[in-house]
Amino acid sequence: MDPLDSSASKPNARLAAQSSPQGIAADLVAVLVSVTSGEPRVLTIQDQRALPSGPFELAHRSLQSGLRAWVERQTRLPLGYVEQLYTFADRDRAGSTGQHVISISYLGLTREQPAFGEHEARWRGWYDYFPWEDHRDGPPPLMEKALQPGLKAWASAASDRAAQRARRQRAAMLFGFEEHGWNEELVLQRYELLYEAKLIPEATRGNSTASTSTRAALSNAPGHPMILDHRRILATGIARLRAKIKYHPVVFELMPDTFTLLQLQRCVEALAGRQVHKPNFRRLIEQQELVEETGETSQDTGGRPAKLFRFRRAVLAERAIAGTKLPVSGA
Amino acid sequence: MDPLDSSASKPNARLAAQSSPQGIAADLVAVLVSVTSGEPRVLTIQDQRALPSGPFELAHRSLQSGLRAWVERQTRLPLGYVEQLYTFADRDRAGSTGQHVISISYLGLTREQPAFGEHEARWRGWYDYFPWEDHRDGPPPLMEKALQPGLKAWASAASDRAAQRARRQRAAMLFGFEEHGWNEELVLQRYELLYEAKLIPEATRGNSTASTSTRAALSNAPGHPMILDHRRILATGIARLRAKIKYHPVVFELMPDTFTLLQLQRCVEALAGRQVHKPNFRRLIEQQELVEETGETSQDTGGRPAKLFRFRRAVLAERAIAGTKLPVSGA
DNA sequence: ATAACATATGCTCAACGAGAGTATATGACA
DNA sequence: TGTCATATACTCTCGTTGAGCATATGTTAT
Repeated sequence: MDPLDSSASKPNARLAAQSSPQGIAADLVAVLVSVTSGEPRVLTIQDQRALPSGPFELAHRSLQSGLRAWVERQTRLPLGYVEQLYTFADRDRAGSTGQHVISISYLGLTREQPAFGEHEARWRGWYDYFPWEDHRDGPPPLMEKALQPGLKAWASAASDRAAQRARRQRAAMLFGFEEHGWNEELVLQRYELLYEAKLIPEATRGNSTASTSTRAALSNAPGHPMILDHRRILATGIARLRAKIKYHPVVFELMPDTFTLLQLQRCVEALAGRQVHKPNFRRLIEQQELVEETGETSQDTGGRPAKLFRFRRAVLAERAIAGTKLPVSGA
Repeated sequence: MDPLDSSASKPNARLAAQSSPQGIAADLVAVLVSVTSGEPRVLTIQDQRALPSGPFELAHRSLQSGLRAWVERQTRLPLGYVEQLYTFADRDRAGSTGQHVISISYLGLTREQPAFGEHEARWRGWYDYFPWEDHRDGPPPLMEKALQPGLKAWASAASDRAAQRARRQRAAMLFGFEEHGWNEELVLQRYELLYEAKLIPEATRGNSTASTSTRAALSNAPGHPMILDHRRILATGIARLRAKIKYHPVVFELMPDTFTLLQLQRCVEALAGRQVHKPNFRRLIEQQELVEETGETSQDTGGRPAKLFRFRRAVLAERAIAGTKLPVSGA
């Protein structure tokens, strides 16, 4: 455990207003998600190696409203849903400057992008960063080819037998190896295990400090990297969203005004990274009265035309918090 | 929606390290919980009107480890479990100084206090702050006597008929009035509704700015007040903990080394604020192998002596994340 | 000593919801 | 006209959950 300097441990610490200002900078980092043609995407900048972020200015009534206004002005996208993710302040985040930076990260959902335009902002599929998280067609080949042997080696490298077993068990549990089922919510824990096992570049320390040997071993590490700890923030956002869609009707913030039930299902599957049982999905959607028919139909791919539905916004008032279930089979 | 100043909306906002330092101060606020003799308690300072807090110093490896070390040094209590709650930065938090303060709040669990000693730190039952949240003996009298009429009046005061219905529905849903069952997790939403209805003093704005008329009406408002938004932070912590105990074995962080199953049940009931069906509780505890017998027994109050149990710490490794259920009947 | 009582511990049952499989309807397309 | 792909509907089984009841084993009062 890190020792604290003396000022932090003096008895009877004072309150907010009396604390000495010390030049801490605060940043907002946004994980903006949309789902286009069945692929979950995230807004990136800097050659797709960073999440959009900006300094926290003082004009905002609150962090949340500030982020919402900032994003909507930047991207011209209406933000349907915004939620705070986590606040980071690792000492290493600041890089070489030594300046201490607090990063407050947010998750935001938006419709299929109309025209984000300008700047270097680009949407990119989030499975480009986490290829092992897409289990819609079963476990991806990457799992057996790269991750499983790598994790086995990591487990065997532990000091004693007990530690080896613990490592093996942890890896099996997180990646669903033996008997253990795949739990799509453990995105962050999997990510952290992978860099603990040095199968992907570490995130909290600056990338530039990696030794040459490590860099060589990681040259073909799975998944696209990001600067600083942005990839970890993205993992946090994915995990939160995958948990959220199960009991809160946020999926609809990602859908167009009207949609077919299959489109809705594909969207959920894209987010969850796993397939969903179609009859059960429809049953839950309809018996909870989450949607209403528009009366029109859509003929997409050939086959019987599907009814078009619209989200019943009334449910947000009826059970604003009470809860709503989506059938993504748990562990 | 709040407008933003120009610097925040310039295209292509830069990243953390390049943002201009602007004298923002960061504070850590802790919600420290323990359960003593069947009552959930929270550590307070300043005549029990504030949560312990202190400035965020730069020596910490991370926010979490910083908070943990700080609390353990201040209170000499070992922290079993620490979790980040939320980060606030409302403009009004700073009070009259105009200084912008970010508050990062944490939830921490500790054993029954051995000796916290010194300073003005004191444990206080959390239902002193939220008397309407204790439903262990059914809905508290306060509900019918004060809250229900107050909320009815608030609903009737809405502009048009639709708004009145919406308000009534929201109140009924949150407080479990007609047909709606009591959902113990909605602590924060209930708190926010109560001050929206002006049944308790507002929290985000400084208390000192309340008008005399408002202050008179609130003079016997239910529940003990706190400074700034500390009561809201406490509500956030209670809500988080009530949700967490259902699927993660954190209750044991609040228990002594050995305990009877009834003691464990009383602890869960104290946190959840509602009773639990005894046979079902035992069934779930034992079939999940969360505990093991010590071999000894305890005779507390007269009656058949109860077996003493101990938490099987091994489960933390076995299903570190996978989950564990406690039977607190949902909505 | 014995009855009354309080708590611990164990068993059973009914209702519900989740997971999974199967069958039918309706359109497009060759 | 037949084949195909998708939409839509129905059924069944199993595990979980909520709730009630029965029994065991002590203490305390008479």
